[in-house]
Amino acid sequence: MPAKPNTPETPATSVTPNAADASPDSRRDELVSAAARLFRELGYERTTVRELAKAVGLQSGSLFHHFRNKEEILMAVMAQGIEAVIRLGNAAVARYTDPADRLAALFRSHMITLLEGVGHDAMIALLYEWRSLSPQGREQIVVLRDAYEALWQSVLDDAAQAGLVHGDTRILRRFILGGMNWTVQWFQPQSPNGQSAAELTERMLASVLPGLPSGAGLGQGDSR
Amino acid sequence: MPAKPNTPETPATSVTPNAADASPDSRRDELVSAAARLFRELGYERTTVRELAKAVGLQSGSLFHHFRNKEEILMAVMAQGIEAVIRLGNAAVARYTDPADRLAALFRSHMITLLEGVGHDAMIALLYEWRSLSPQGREQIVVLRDAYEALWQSVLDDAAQAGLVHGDTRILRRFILGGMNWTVQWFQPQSPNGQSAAELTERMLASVLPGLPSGAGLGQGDSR
DNA sequence: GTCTATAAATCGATAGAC
DNA sequence: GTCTATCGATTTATAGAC
Repeated sequence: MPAKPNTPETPATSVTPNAADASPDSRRDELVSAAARLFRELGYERTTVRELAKAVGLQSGSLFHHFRNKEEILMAVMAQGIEAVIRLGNAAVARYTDPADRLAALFRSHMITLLEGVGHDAMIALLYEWRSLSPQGREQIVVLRDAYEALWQSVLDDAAQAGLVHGDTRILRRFILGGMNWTVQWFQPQSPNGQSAAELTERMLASVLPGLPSGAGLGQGDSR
Repeated sequence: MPAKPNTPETPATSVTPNAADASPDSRRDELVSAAARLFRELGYERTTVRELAKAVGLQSGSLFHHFRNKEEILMAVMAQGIEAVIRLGNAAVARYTDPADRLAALFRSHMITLLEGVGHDAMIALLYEWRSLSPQGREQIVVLRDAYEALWQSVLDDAAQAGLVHGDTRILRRFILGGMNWTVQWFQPQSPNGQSAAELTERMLASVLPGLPSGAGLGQGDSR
């Protein structure tokens, strides 16, 4: 079955157009990337389909050959965001067996993906445009989000078992993810004499989860 | 100078109509409360002035006798939110002298204000509708927000001095506020067999900042 | 201070030529 | 697959009667 963009008789059972067939569909990918950036800068509601089309050199009407409607664009952006963070999170955790190493790696993976990863615009849209989804749209995205949170829960539970963290790990999971997700509200990557995403990540890790293996040669040690 | 709603020759120097004159202006207050609730439920962009007017029993045109434009309503909502949390935060801190007590009190004040306080709709709008403000609007709100964050910084610095917390207190401040602010993304107050805002607050405090004086007779002790 | 009525602009989405 | 052209609905905000 070749790639067939936006045929009305095909119900959108999957968010992504099917990873099995290797259809490049570069136009669609280009649109999703541009949409992610605009949604982060302006928000979903304030981004018009005209702006979106212009960003990739199209007329507004041509958008609807690739997507049925505006919400489907948001869905594609969000799916890209959550899939990126899941894939990188799994890879980060798989590199270690020690609970402390795994927790630190997952923490770093989340922060870097969120602050400067390839899908960081998409992930920010995922986090902050939740309300713009229809109930049907949420159903699809919530499945992916829950899978990612389950990964965190598992890593945190192992860390608690090892005595690395204390207290209710379900609450800790939500609090830690919240503290990280909130960084996009104030962190400015290219600010002069400001810190980089990697520096911030190491300092935050050392302050929030002390006792974990810290630093990848980033000049930590004292946090002054 | 009596209350004079929305006279064009009066530049809006203050966000609130001036607390000095005791003008009730109950209609305006009513509008701000209704707007806060709608902004939280639907978001600022998706809330129309028609819905807003209907919520207080007005026609849409009558709104603009009380507010110059839609953004001015958002500004009033945000100002109400930040002023409430500043007032309650200051009061909570003022009750104690011990750094541990002050930090715990400020934590509780923030959580309760955010989750079920009188201005919690307004505070949520403040946190999540930042992008809908014009640059001029942000300038006014950021002053109030910075005052509140300075209170947190001061309390956290005292706690660090006393050895209650460790690490970079500026990063800790942002992380803790982020973790708390994120709770509105998942906490559901009236969920059956769910926890109350007060229960969640105590469990979160115990898990996130262990070693602080915990519990106001809420049955804490073990977090099971 | 609230109403009715509507201006003026913009929105998402469609139709049909090429 | 992209274009031009536009529909129809909806938006914020205004004008003037009462």
